[in-house]
Amino acid sequence: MTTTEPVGTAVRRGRPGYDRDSMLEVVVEAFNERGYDATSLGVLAERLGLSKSAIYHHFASKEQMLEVALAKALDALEAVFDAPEATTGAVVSRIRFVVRGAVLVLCERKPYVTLLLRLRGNTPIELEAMARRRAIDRKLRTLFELSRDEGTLRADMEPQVAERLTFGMVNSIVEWYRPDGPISPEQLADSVLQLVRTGLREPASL
Amino acid sequence: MTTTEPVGTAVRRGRPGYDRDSMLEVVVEAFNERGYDATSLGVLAERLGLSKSAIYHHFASKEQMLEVALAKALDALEAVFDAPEATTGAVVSRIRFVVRGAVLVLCERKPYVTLLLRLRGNTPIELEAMARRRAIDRKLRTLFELSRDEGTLRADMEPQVAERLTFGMVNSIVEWYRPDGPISPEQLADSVLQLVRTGLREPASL
DNA sequence: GTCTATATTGAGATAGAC
DNA sequence: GTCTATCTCAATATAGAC
Repeated sequence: MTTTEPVGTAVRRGRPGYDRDSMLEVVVEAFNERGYDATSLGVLAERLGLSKSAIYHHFASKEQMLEVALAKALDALEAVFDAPEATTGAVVSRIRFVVRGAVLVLCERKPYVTLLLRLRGNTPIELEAMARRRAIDRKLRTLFELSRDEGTLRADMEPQVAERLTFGMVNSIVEWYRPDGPISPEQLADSVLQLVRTGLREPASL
Repeated sequence: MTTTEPVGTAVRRGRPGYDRDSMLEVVVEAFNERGYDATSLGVLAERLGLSKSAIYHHFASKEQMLEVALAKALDALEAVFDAPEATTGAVVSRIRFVVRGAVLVLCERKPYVTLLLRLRGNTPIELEAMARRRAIDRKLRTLFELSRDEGTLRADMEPQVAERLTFGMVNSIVEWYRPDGPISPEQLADSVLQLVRTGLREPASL
Protein backbone atom coordinates (compact mmCIF):
# COMPACT_ATOMS: atom_id res chain seq x y z
CA MET A 1 0.00 0.00 0.00
CA THR A 2 2.82 2.39 0.69
CA THR A 3 5.62 2.96 -1.73
CA THR A 4 8.45 4.54 0.16
CA GLU A 5 9.99 6.80 -2.42
CA PRO A 6 11.45 10.13 -1.27
CA VAL A 7 9.07 12.98 -0.62
CA GLY A 8 10.15 14.90 -3.70
CA THR A 9 8.89 18.22 -4.99
CA ALA A 10 5.47 17.72 -6.52
CA VAL A 11 3.47 20.12 -8.62
CA ARG A 12 1.45 22.61 -6.61
CA ARG A 13 -1.85 24.25 -7.46
CA GLY A 14 -1.36 23.76 -11.19
CA ARG A 15 -4.95 22.68 -11.85
CA PRO A 16 -5.84 18.99 -11.58
CA GLY A 17 -3.18 16.51 -12.40
CA TYR A 18 -2.86 15.28 -8.84
CA ASP A 19 -1.51 11.90 -8.04
CA ARG A 20 -1.84 10.47 -4.56
CA ASP A 21 1.49 11.75 -3.33
CA SER A 22 1.24 15.31 -4.55
CA MET A 23 -2.30 15.48 -3.23
CA LEU A 24 -1.19 14.15 0.12
CA GLU A 25 1.37 16.90 0.44
CA VAL A 26 -1.32 19.55 0.26
CA VAL A 27 -3.63 17.61 2.51
CA VAL A 28 -1.09 16.95 5.24
CA GLU A 29 0.00 20.57 5.23
CA ALA A 30 -3.62 21.52 5.95
CA PHE A 31 -3.92 18.85 8.65
CA ASN A 32 -0.88 20.24 10.40
CA GLU A 33 -1.99 23.84 10.19
CA ARG A 34 -5.48 23.35 11.55
CA GLY A 35 -5.34 19.93 13.14
CA TYR A 36 -6.67 16.75 11.58
CA ASP A 37 -10.12 16.89 13.15
CA ALA A 38 -10.60 20.57 12.48
CA THR A 39 -9.76 20.22 8.80
CA SER A 40 -12.91 19.57 6.78
CA LEU A 41 -13.07 18.12 3.31
CA GLY A 42 -14.42 21.48 2.25
CA VAL A 43 -11.19 23.18 3.26
CA LEU A 44 -9.15 20.46 1.58
CA ALA A 45 -11.15 20.80 -1.62
CA GLU A 46 -10.57 24.53 -1.58
CA ARG A 47 -6.83 24.16 -1.14
CA LEU A 48 -6.65 21.49 -3.81
CA GLY A 49 -8.74 23.47 -6.22
CA LEU A 50 -11.14 20.53 -6.50
CA SER A 51 -14.64 19.76 -5.39
CA LYS A 52 -15.16 17.69 -2.28
CA SER A 53 -16.39 14.70 -4.17
CA ALA A 54 -13.37 14.65 -6.47
CA ILE A 55 -11.23 13.87 -3.46
CA TYR A 56 -12.90 10.51 -3.16
CA HIS A 57 -11.35 9.40 -6.40
CA HIS A 58 -7.96 9.48 -4.72
CA PHE A 59 -8.76 8.42 -1.21
CA ALA A 60 -11.56 6.28 0.12
CA SER A 61 -12.00 8.49 3.19
CA LYS A 62 -10.49 11.29 5.16
CA GLU A 63 -9.02 8.77 7.53
CA GLN A 64 -7.28 6.92 4.72
CA MET A 65 -5.35 10.10 3.98
CA LEU A 66 -4.19 10.05 7.55
CA GLU A 67 -3.27 6.38 7.33
CA VAL A 68 -1.14 6.77 4.22
CA ALA A 69 0.56 9.86 5.65
CA LEU A 70 1.35 8.16 8.96
CA ALA A 71 2.90 5.23 7.13
CA LYS A 72 5.36 7.62 5.49
CA ALA A 73 6.54 8.75 8.90
CA LEU A 74 6.56 5.35 10.56
CA ASP A 75 8.30 3.50 7.74
CA ALA A 76 11.16 5.98 7.81
CA LEU A 77 11.48 6.00 11.60
CA GLU A 78 11.39 2.23 11.84
CA ALA A 79 14.09 2.01 9.19
CA VAL A 80 16.37 4.03 11.45
CA PHE A 81 15.75 1.90 14.51
CA ASP A 82 16.10 -1.38 12.64
CA ALA A 83 19.29 -0.38 10.85
CA PRO A 84 22.39 -2.41 11.76
CA GLU A 85 24.01 0.71 13.25
CA ALA A 86 21.12 0.87 15.73
CA THR A 87 21.21 -2.76 16.79
CA THR A 88 24.90 -3.69 16.87
CA GLY A 89 28.10 -2.14 18.09
CA ALA A 90 28.84 0.03 21.08
CA VAL A 91 25.73 1.24 22.88
CA VAL A 92 26.92 4.81 22.86
CA SER A 93 27.35 4.78 19.08
CA ARG A 94 23.93 3.23 18.69
CA ILE A 95 22.34 6.01 20.68
CA ARG A 96 24.18 8.60 18.67
CA PHE A 97 23.01 6.90 15.49
CA VAL A 98 19.33 6.83 16.38
CA VAL A 99 19.32 10.40 17.71
CA ARG A 100 20.91 11.62 14.51
CA GLY A 101 18.68 9.41 12.39
CA ALA A 102 15.52 10.58 14.13
CA VAL A 103 16.46 14.23 13.63
CA LEU A 104 17.14 13.64 9.95
CA VAL A 105 13.89 11.77 9.33
CA LEU A 106 12.02 14.41 11.23
CA CYS A 107 13.48 17.18 9.08
CA GLU A 108 13.10 15.36 5.79
CA ARG A 109 9.57 14.11 6.38
CA LYS A 110 8.54 16.84 8.76
CA PRO A 111 4.85 17.12 7.80
CA TYR A 112 4.28 13.39 8.14
CA VAL A 113 6.15 13.05 11.41
CA THR A 114 4.34 16.10 12.76
CA LEU A 115 1.05 14.40 12.09
CA LEU A 116 2.25 11.28 13.85
CA LEU A 117 3.40 13.12 16.93
CA ARG A 118 0.05 14.81 17.39
CA LEU A 119 -2.17 11.74 17.29
CA ARG A 120 -4.70 11.29 20.06
CA GLY A 121 -5.82 7.74 19.34
CA ASN A 122 -9.43 8.49 18.46
CA THR A 123 -9.78 5.74 15.86
CA PRO A 124 -8.37 2.23 15.26
CA ILE A 125 -6.06 3.63 12.59
CA GLU A 126 -4.63 6.17 14.99
CA LEU A 127 -4.27 3.54 17.69
CA GLU A 128 -2.35 1.27 15.37
CA ALA A 129 0.03 4.05 14.43
CA MET A 130 0.53 4.90 18.08
CA ALA A 131 1.32 1.25 18.79
CA ARG A 132 4.04 1.29 16.13
CA ARG A 133 5.38 4.46 17.68
CA ARG A 134 5.44 2.91 21.12
CA ALA A 135 7.39 -0.04 19.76
CA ILE A 136 10.04 2.43 18.62
CA ASP A 137 10.00 4.08 22.04
CA ARG A 138 10.64 0.74 23.68
CA LYS A 139 13.76 0.14 21.60
CA LEU A 140 14.93 3.55 22.57
CA ARG A 141 14.39 3.02 26.25
CA THR A 142 16.24 -0.27 26.03
CA LEU A 143 19.25 1.50 24.54
CA PHE A 144 19.31 3.99 27.39
CA GLU A 145 19.01 1.20 29.94
CA LEU A 146 21.95 -0.58 28.35
CA SER A 147 23.92 2.63 28.54
CA ARG A 148 23.08 3.03 32.21
CA ASP A 149 24.07 -0.60 32.89
CA GLU A 150 27.47 -0.23 31.26
CA GLY A 151 28.09 3.07 33.04
CA THR A 152 28.14 5.43 30.09
CA LEU A 153 24.95 7.24 31.10
CA ARG A 154 25.22 9.61 34.01
CA ALA A 155 24.28 7.73 37.13
CA ASP A 156 22.21 10.46 38.74
CA MET A 157 19.45 10.26 36.15
CA GLU A 158 16.89 7.52 35.50
CA PRO A 159 17.35 6.11 31.99
CA GLN A 160 13.64 6.56 31.26
CA VAL A 161 13.84 10.21 32.18
CA ALA A 162 16.97 10.70 30.11
CA GLU A 163 15.35 8.97 27.17
CA ARG A 164 12.12 10.94 27.35
CA LEU A 165 13.85 14.28 27.75
CA THR A 166 16.19 13.54 24.88
CA PHE A 167 13.47 12.49 22.48
CA GLY A 168 11.12 15.14 23.73
CA MET A 169 13.76 17.58 22.59
CA VAL A 170 14.15 15.80 19.26
CA ASN A 171 10.41 15.60 18.62
CA SER A 172 9.86 19.23 19.50
CA ILE A 173 11.89 20.15 16.44
CA VAL A 174 8.82 19.71 14.24
CA GLU A 175 7.30 22.74 15.96
CA TRP A 176 9.83 25.20 14.59
CA TYR A 177 12.18 23.69 12.02
CA ARG A 178 11.90 25.17 8.53
CA PRO A 179 13.34 22.98 5.76
CA ASP A 180 14.00 26.08 3.66
CA GLY A 181 15.69 27.92 6.54
CA PRO A 182 19.39 28.45 7.23
CA ILE A 183 19.93 25.31 9.31
CA SER A 184 20.57 22.02 7.55
CA PRO A 185 19.23 18.80 9.06
CA GLU A 186 22.82 17.66 9.60
CA GLN A 187 23.73 20.83 11.47
CA LEU A 188 20.66 20.46 13.62
CA ALA A 189 21.47 16.85 14.41
CA ASP A 190 24.95 17.98 15.43
CA SER A 191 23.52 20.61 17.74
CA VAL A 192 21.20 18.12 19.38
CA LEU A 193 24.04 15.67 19.93
CA GLN A 194 26.27 18.41 21.32
CA LEU A 195 23.59 19.52 23.74
CA VAL A 196 22.87 15.97 24.80
CA ARG A 197 26.55 15.18 25.23
CA THR A 198 27.90 18.14 27.05
CA GLY A 199 25.11 20.58 27.72
CA LEU A 200 24.64 24.20 26.89
CA ARG A 201 27.36 25.81 28.86
CA GLU A 202 30.59 27.25 27.82
CA PRO A 203 32.93 25.46 30.26
CA ALA A 204 32.37 26.81 33.79
CA SER A 205 29.09 28.64 33.22
CA LEU A 206 25.32 28.22 33.67
CA MET B 1 -12.74 36.52 34.75
CA THR B 2 -10.02 34.25 36.02
CA THR B 3 -9.35 33.72 39.66
CA THR B 4 -5.90 32.24 40.01
CA GLU B 5 -6.25 29.97 43.01
CA PRO B 6 -4.33 26.68 42.96
CA VAL B 7 -5.79 23.81 41.00
CA GLY B 8 -6.84 21.90 44.07
CA THR B 9 -8.59 18.57 44.35
CA ALA B 10 -12.21 19.02 43.40
CA VAL B 11 -15.04 16.56 43.75
CA ARG B 12 -15.25 14.04 40.93
CA ARG B 13 -18.27 12.29 39.50
CA GLY B 14 -20.31 12.71 42.65
CA ARG B 15 -23.55 13.71 40.89
CA PRO B 16 -24.13 17.38 40.15
CA GLY B 17 -22.64 19.91 42.49
CA TYR B 18 -20.21 21.19 39.92
CA ASP B 19 -18.70 24.59 40.13
CA ARG B 20 -16.78 26.05 37.23
CA ASP B 21 -13.40 24.84 38.37
CA SER B 22 -14.31 21.27 39.15
CA MET B 23 -16.23 21.07 35.92
CA LEU B 24 -13.28 22.43 34.00
CA GLU B 25 -11.03 19.71 35.36
CA VAL B 26 -13.20 17.02 33.83
CA VAL B 27 -13.62 18.96 30.60
CA VAL B 28 -9.93 19.66 30.09
CA GLU B 29 -9.05 16.06 30.80
CA ALA B 30 -11.38 15.08 27.96
CA PHE B 31 -9.96 17.76 25.68
CA ASN B 32 -6.47 16.43 26.23
CA GLU B 33 -7.41 12.79 25.72
CA ARG B 34 -9.26 13.24 22.45
CA GLY B 35 -8.21 16.68 21.29
CA TYR B 36 -10.29 19.82 21.66
CA ASP B 37 -11.97 19.65 18.26
CA ALA B 38 -12.70 15.95 18.49
CA THR B 39 -14.38 16.30 21.88
CA SER B 40 -18.09 16.87 21.45
CA LEU B 41 -20.44 18.32 24.01
CA GLY B 42 -22.11 14.94 24.01
CA VAL B 43 -18.95 13.29 25.27
CA LEU B 44 -18.44 16.03 27.83
CA ALA B 45 -22.02 15.64 29.07
CA GLU B 46 -21.49 11.92 29.44
CA ARG B 47 -18.31 12.34 31.45
CA LEU B 48 -19.87 14.98 33.62
CA GLY B 49 -23.02 12.97 34.18
CA LEU B 50 -25.08 15.89 32.89
CA SER B 51 -27.11 16.64 29.82
CA LYS B 52 -25.59 18.73 27.08
CA SER B 53 -27.81 21.68 27.78
CA ALA B 54 -26.89 21.71 31.47
CA ILE B 55 -23.34 22.54 30.47
CA TYR B 56 -24.52 25.88 29.19
CA HIS B 57 -25.35 26.98 32.69
CA HIS B 58 -21.66 26.96 33.51
CA PHE B 59 -20.09 28.04 30.24
CA ALA B 60 -21.46 30.14 27.43
CA SER B 61 -19.86 27.97 24.78
CA LYS B 62 -17.39 25.18 24.21
CA GLU B 63 -14.80 27.73 23.27
CA GLN B 64 -15.24 29.59 26.53
CA MET B 65 -14.15 26.44 28.35
CA LEU B 66 -11.00 26.54 26.31
CA GLU B 67 -10.50 30.21 27.03
CA VAL B 68 -10.77 29.84 30.80
CA ALA B 69 -8.52 26.79 30.76
CA LEU B 70 -5.86 28.53 28.69
CA ALA B 71 -5.85 31.46 31.07
CA LYS B 72 -4.93 29.11 33.91
CA ALA B 73 -1.86 28.03 32.01
CA LEU B 74 -0.83 31.43 30.72
CA ASP B 75 -1.29 33.29 34.00
CA ALA B 76 1.01 30.86 35.74
CA LEU B 77 3.64 30.88 33.03
CA GLU B 78 3.66 34.65 32.76
CA ALA B 79 4.08 34.90 36.51
CA VAL B 80 7.31 32.94 36.20
CA PHE B 81 8.72 35.07 33.43
CA ASP B 82 7.74 38.34 35.09
CA ALA B 83 9.13 37.39 38.49
CA PRO B 84 12.07 39.47 39.72
CA GLU B 85 14.31 36.41 39.59
CA ALA B 86 13.64 36.21 35.86
CA THR B 87 14.31 39.85 35.08
CA THR B 88 17.20 40.84 37.33
CA GLY B 89 20.51 39.36 38.40
CA ALA B 90 22.99 37.20 36.56
CA VAL B 91 21.73 35.95 33.20
CA VAL B 92 22.69 32.41 33.99
CA SER B 93 20.65 32.44 37.20
CA ARG B 94 17.73 33.93 35.35
CA ILE B 95 17.79 31.13 32.81
CA ARG B 96 17.98 28.56 35.53
CA PHE B 97 15.06 30.21 37.27
CA VAL B 98 12.76 30.21 34.25
CA VAL B 99 13.65 26.67 33.23
CA ARG B 100 12.89 25.44 36.74
CA GLY B 101 9.77 27.60 36.96
CA ALA B 102 8.45 26.40 33.62
CA VAL B 103 8.94 22.76 34.62
CA LEU B 104 7.13 23.34 37.91
CA VAL B 105 4.18 25.14 36.33
CA LEU B 106 3.98 22.48 33.69
CA CYS B 107 3.80 19.73 36.30
CA GLU B 108 1.40 21.52 38.60
CA ARG B 109 -0.98 22.71 35.91
CA LYS B 110 -0.24 19.98 33.45
CA PRO B 111 -3.70 19.63 31.85
CA TYR B 112 -3.99 23.34 31.21
CA VAL B 113 -0.48 23.73 29.84
CA THR B 114 -0.99 20.66 27.67
CA LEU B 115 -4.00 22.31 26.11
CA LEU B 116 -2.00 25.46 25.49
CA LEU B 117 0.87 23.66 23.83
CA ARG B 118 -1.41 21.91 21.37
CA LEU B 119 -3.26 24.94 20.03
CA ARG B 120 -3.49 25.34 16.29
CA GLY B 121 -4.86 28.87 16.11
CA ASN B 122 -8.20 28.07 14.53
CA THR B 123 -10.16 30.80 16.32
CA PRO B 124 -9.50 34.31 17.65
CA ILE B 125 -9.37 32.95 21.18
CA GLU B 126 -6.70 30.45 20.24
CA LEU B 127 -4.77 33.09 18.35
CA GLU B 128 -4.79 35.39 21.35
CA ALA B 129 -3.50 32.66 23.60
CA MET B 130 -0.79 31.85 21.08
CA ALA B 131 0.20 35.50 21.00
CA ARG B 132 0.65 35.48 24.79
CA ARG B 133 2.70 32.34 24.44
CA ARG B 134 4.90 33.92 21.79
CA ALA B 135 5.51 36.90 24.08
CA ILE B 136 6.89 34.47 26.64
CA ASP B 137 9.04 32.83 23.97
CA ARG B 138 10.51 36.20 23.09
CA LYS B 139 11.61 36.84 26.67
CA LEU B 140 13.18 33.44 26.67
CA ARG B 141 15.07 34.02 23.46
CA THR B 142 16.32 37.33 24.79
CA LEU B 143 17.76 35.60 27.84
CA PHE B 144 19.62 33.12 25.68
CA GLU B 145 20.95 35.92 23.50
CA LEU B 146 22.21 37.75 26.57
CA SER B 147 23.91 34.58 27.69
CA ARG B 148 25.58 34.21 24.33
CA ASP B 149 26.71 37.85 24.40
CA GLU B 150 28.32 37.52 27.80
CA GLY B 151 29.98 34.25 26.81
CA THR B 152 28.20 31.88 29.16
CA LEU B 153 26.39 30.00 26.37
CA ARG B 154 28.48 27.66 24.28
CA ALA B 155 29.69 29.56 21.25
CA ASP B 156 29.14 26.80 18.71
CA MET B 157 25.35 26.94 18.99
CA GLU B 158 22.91 29.62 17.87
CA PRO B 159 21.05 31.02 20.88
CA GLN B 160 17.72 30.50 19.11
CA VAL B 161 18.51 26.85 18.55
CA ALA B 162 19.65 26.41 22.12
CA GLU B 163 16.50 28.08 23.39
CA ARG B 164 14.15 26.04 21.22
CA LEU B 165 15.79 22.75 22.01
CA THR B 166 15.79 23.51 25.71
CA PHE B 167 12.16 24.48 25.86
CA GLY B 168 11.17 21.81 23.41
CA MET B 169 12.53 19.42 25.99
CA VAL B 170 10.72 21.18 28.81
CA ASN B 171 7.41 21.31 26.95
CA SER B 172 7.59 17.67 25.94
CA ILE B 173 7.26 16.78 29.60
CA VAL B 174 3.48 17.15 29.37
CA GLU B 175 3.43 14.11 27.11
CA TRP B 176 4.58 11.68 29.76
CA TYR B 177 4.75 13.21 33.25
CA ARG B 178 2.36 11.71 35.80
CA PRO B 179 1.70 13.91 38.84
CA ASP B 180 0.93 10.80 40.91
CA GLY B 181 4.10 9.02 39.74
CA PRO B 182 7.41 8.56 41.53
CA ILE B 183 9.09 11.72 40.23
CA SER B 184 8.43 15.01 41.98
CA PRO B 185 8.29 18.21 39.95
CA GLU B 186 11.40 19.41 41.78
CA GLN B 187 13.34 16.28 40.92
CA LEU B 188 12.29 16.60 37.32
CA ALA B 189 13.36 20.24 37.20
CA ASP B 190 16.73 19.17 38.60
CA SER B 191 17.11 16.51 35.92
CA VAL B 192 16.30 19.00 33.18
CA LEU B 193 18.82 21.48 34.52
CA GLN B 194 21.47 18.80 34.86
CA LEU B 195 20.92 17.66 31.30
CA VAL B 196 20.98 21.20 30.01
CA ARG B 197 24.08 22.07 31.99
CA THR B 198 26.35 19.14 31.44
CA GLY B 199 24.64 16.67 29.16
CA LEU B 200 23.81 13.02 29.55
CA ARG B 201 27.19 11.49 29.75
CA GLU B 202 29.09 10.10 32.61
CA PRO B 203 32.38 11.95 32.15
CA ALA B 204 34.17 10.65 29.04
CA SER B 205 31.33 8.72 27.44
CA LEU B 206 28.67 9.08 24.71
C1' DG C 1 -11.29 12.37 -13.05
C1' DT C 2 -14.05 15.84 -12.26
C1' DC C 3 -18.53 17.93 -11.48
C1' DT C 4 -23.51 19.09 -9.22
C1' DA C 5 -26.60 17.53 -6.52
C1' DT C 6 -28.13 15.11 -2.23
C1' DA C 7 -28.36 11.80 1.65
C1' DT C 8 -27.34 11.32 6.40
C1' DT C 9 -25.38 12.05 10.56
C1' DG C 10 -23.83 14.57 14.41
C1' DA C 11 -22.20 18.88 15.90
C1' DG C 12 -23.00 23.31 18.91
C1' DA C 13 -26.50 25.81 20.75
C1' DT C 14 -31.43 27.38 22.38
C1' DA C 15 -36.36 27.17 24.44
C1' DG C 16 -38.89 26.46 28.03
C1' DA C 17 -40.68 23.19 31.62
C1' DC C 18 -39.63 21.57 36.34
C1' DG D 1 -29.39 23.96 37.92
C1' DT D 2 -30.95 20.37 35.54
C1' DC D 3 -33.94 18.23 32.13
C1' DT D 4 -36.30 16.97 27.19
C1' DA D 5 -37.03 18.47 22.80
C1' DT D 6 -35.66 20.92 19.04
C1' DC D 7 -33.26 24.20 15.86
C1' DT D 8 -29.68 25.03 12.56
C1' DC D 9 -25.70 24.17 10.29
C1' DA D 10 -21.78 21.81 8.63
C1' DA D 11 -19.56 17.53 8.35
C1' DT D 12 -18.46 13.02 5.70
C1' DA D 13 -19.81 10.50 2.16
C1' DT D 14 -22.61 8.84 -2.09
C1' DA D 15 -25.13 8.96 -6.73
C1' DG D 16 -24.90 9.65 -11.14
C1' DA D 17 -24.11 12.90 -15.09
C1' DC D 18 -20.32 14.65 -18.20
